[in-house]
Amino acid sequence: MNHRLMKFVGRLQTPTLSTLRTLCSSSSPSNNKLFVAGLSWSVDERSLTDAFSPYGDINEVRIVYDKETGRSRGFGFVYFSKEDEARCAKDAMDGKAYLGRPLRISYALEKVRGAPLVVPRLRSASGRNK
DNA sequence: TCTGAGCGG
Repeated sequence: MNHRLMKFVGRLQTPTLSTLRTLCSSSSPSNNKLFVAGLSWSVDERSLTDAFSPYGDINEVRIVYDKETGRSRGFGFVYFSKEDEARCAKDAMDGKAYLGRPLRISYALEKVRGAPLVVPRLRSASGRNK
């Protein structure tokens, strides 16, 4: 039947499977990697680990710092061992204030080699997006 | 020093 399609697919480069998965998962990539923004500048990995520990097993916590000033950029990443734990932590901590700042938690975008990082827009400027 | 979007070390 569709062996022509399979032949066409076979001609393509196969290492784009992760890219295809990223593209097919339309809005919420639902990984065990959490993107945590809205952090206070005084938050470090230890504080984030202590804040997200009761929601699951954390593999790693990384906070992004500025290369020049060395200050925290106000966002970081939390790696859980299970995506259910990440979902629980996101549902529990998203929107709640931590050290005086409301947290914005989303699922982290997967860094794909050779592909430009496309950031989904959260808020539509003109309100046209529903 | 003050700074507040945002996907990386």
